[in-house]
Amino acid sequence: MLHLSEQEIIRRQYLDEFRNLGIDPYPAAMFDVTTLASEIKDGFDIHPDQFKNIRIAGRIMSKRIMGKAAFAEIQDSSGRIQAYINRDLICPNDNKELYNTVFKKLCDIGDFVGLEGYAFRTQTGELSIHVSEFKFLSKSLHPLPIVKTDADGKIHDAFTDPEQRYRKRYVDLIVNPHVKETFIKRSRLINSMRNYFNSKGWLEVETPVLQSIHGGAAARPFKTHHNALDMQLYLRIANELYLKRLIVGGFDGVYEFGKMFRNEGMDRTHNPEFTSMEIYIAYKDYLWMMEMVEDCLQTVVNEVCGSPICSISGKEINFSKPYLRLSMYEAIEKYAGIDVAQSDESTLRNYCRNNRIEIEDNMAWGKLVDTIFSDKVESNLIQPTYIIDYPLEMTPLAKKHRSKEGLVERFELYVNGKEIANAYSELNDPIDQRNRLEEQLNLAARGDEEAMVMDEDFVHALEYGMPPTSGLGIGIDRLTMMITGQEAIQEVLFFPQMKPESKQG
RNA sequence: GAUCUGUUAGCUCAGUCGGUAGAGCAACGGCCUUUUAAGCCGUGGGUCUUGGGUUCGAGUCCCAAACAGAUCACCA
Repeated sequence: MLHLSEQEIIRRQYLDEFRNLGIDPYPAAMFDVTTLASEIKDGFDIHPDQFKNIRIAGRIMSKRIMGKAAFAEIQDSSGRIQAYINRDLICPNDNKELYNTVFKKLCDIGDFVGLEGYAFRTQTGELSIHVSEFKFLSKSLHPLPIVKTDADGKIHDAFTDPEQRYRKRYVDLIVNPHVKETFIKRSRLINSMRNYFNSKGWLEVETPVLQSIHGGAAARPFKTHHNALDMQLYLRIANELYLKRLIVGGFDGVYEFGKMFRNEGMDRTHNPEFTSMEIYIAYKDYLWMMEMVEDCLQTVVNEVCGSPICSISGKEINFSKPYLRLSMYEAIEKYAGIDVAQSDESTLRNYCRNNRIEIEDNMAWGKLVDTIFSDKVESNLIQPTYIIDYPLEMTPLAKKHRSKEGLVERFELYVNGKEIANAYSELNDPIDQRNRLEEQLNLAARGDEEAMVMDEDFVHALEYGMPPTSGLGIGIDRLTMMITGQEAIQEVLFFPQMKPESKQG
C-alpha cells in the first residue's frame, strides 16, 4: 500500500501537468554536460573566458524566486553552484510558460534540470550561472530534507538521524556532502593500495566466497545451501587458505580485496560482512612484511590524505614509518605488569580474577594471554604499533619462531587502540600444520565455537611444498575509519546491515 | 544477548500538573527582475512507532513489542 503525504501527492499531480504541457518529466535524450560546478568554482577567476558557454546539470537544492527572476542552487556530482534564472532570458517570446509554470511551479527541490548559459558573479559576489536555456531532466517524487547553512556556517535542520541516514543512504549522500567525501576517500584508499601492490608486480586474484570448509580464521560462519549439489556451504570467514594454495601453485605474490562474512555480534566496529585485503608473498618473512606494510601505509595515507597524519577522536595518528615494535609479552608486561612467559594457566586465571577480567572455564593458556592483552594493552596502542611474537596456541597457521620457544612469527598492527592488520611468517611445514589443526579440533571439543576446522585439501597442498611465505590481512573498513576520522563502521559502509523496518499495524 | 536512552507534520524539534497537538523550514495561493538560512501576506498538512492497561479523559502515567543509538558481552 502506498501512503502518500500531501507533498507527494502534489508532486505526482505535477507529472500530469508536465505531460499536459507536452513536456516529458523523464526525457530519454541525453543532456550534454560540459562543465561541473567544481570546475567553475576552481577555474572562473583564473580563466573567466572558458565559462562563457557552458552546460551543467544537477538537482535543484534550493529556489529563491523574486517575481520575474529567481535563484536556484544546482547540485551535481562535484558540488553546488547557484543559477540565475531570468524570465525574459529563458522565455524570449511572449509565451512565458517555461518560467511561470514549468520552473516556478512544477520544479521542486530534488528535481534534475539541465542549464545552459555563462558563469558570472552577482552583485553580492556569488558565482552563478546566467541561464539562457532551461531543460527539465527528471522529477523527484519525495521531498528531501532541507539542510541549510547560514552566514556563520551554522547548519540548520541537519539530516542526522543515523537510522534514517543508513536506511536511506541515497538521501544521506544527496544532502550531506561530507558523507560523499568519506566514501570517495574509501575508494581512493583501495585504489592507492592496489596501485602500490601492482607496482611491485603482485597479482590481484579472486578466490571462492562459497566454501565447503570455512578455514583461515577463528570465527562463526554463515551457512547456506547449494540446491543442485544438495550440500551445505559456508560464506567465507577468510580467504587465507586459498591464497596459500596459489603460492603453492607458483605465484610469487597474490592479493585479494574481498568481502568476509562472520556470524557474530554487530556494533560500531563490526558489520556481518566486511572488506579485508589479504596478501601473500613468497620467499619473505614477517620481518620483511612489517617493512612493506609501513611503507605501503605511509604511501597510501599520503596519497589519500595529502599527509601521513590523520586525526580521529581528537587524536593525531602519524602513519610515517617506521612503526614501534613491541613483543606481545613486553606489551603485557608494560601495560598489565605481569610476566606471562613465567606464568602458568592457574597464575593467569588468578591475575584475571584479581583484575576483574572476565574469563571462562574453557579458556586455555593462549586464550587467557589474549584476553589479558585485549583488556589491558590494546587501548594504549594509539600510534601505529606492531605487536610481535604471539603464543603458539593462539595461532595455528603461523610458523614457529626461529629462536623463541613457544612463540610464532606473527605481528598485528594496532592503530588508535584497534587491530587493523595481522600477519605471519606462514606455516609451510605440512606435518606441523596437520598437528596444529588437530589441536584446534581439541579446542573445539573443549567448547571453543571459533576453533578452526581441518581442511584436508589445504594440508594436502602444503604437502606438495610451499616456499617460505609471508602473509598479511588488513581490515579495510577499519583503516578507512582511521583516515576519515569516523568512529563507526556504519559510516564507512554505504549500506550497513540493518534489521528491516517493521511494517506491522 | 544485557542495560540505558530515543521514536510527535516531508525535515529539525517543542509539547508544562493527564484535558482531543505547536514552531521554523518544506508545501499550497498571492506580491516581488542580482537573491542567498531571501523577504512580505494568506492557507493546508498529524494512525503522536505498534499493541494492551489505568482513567470520565493519555502524545503525556503503567506493561509489552518493533526499530535505532550509546554502553557492555562476543569478535576483526
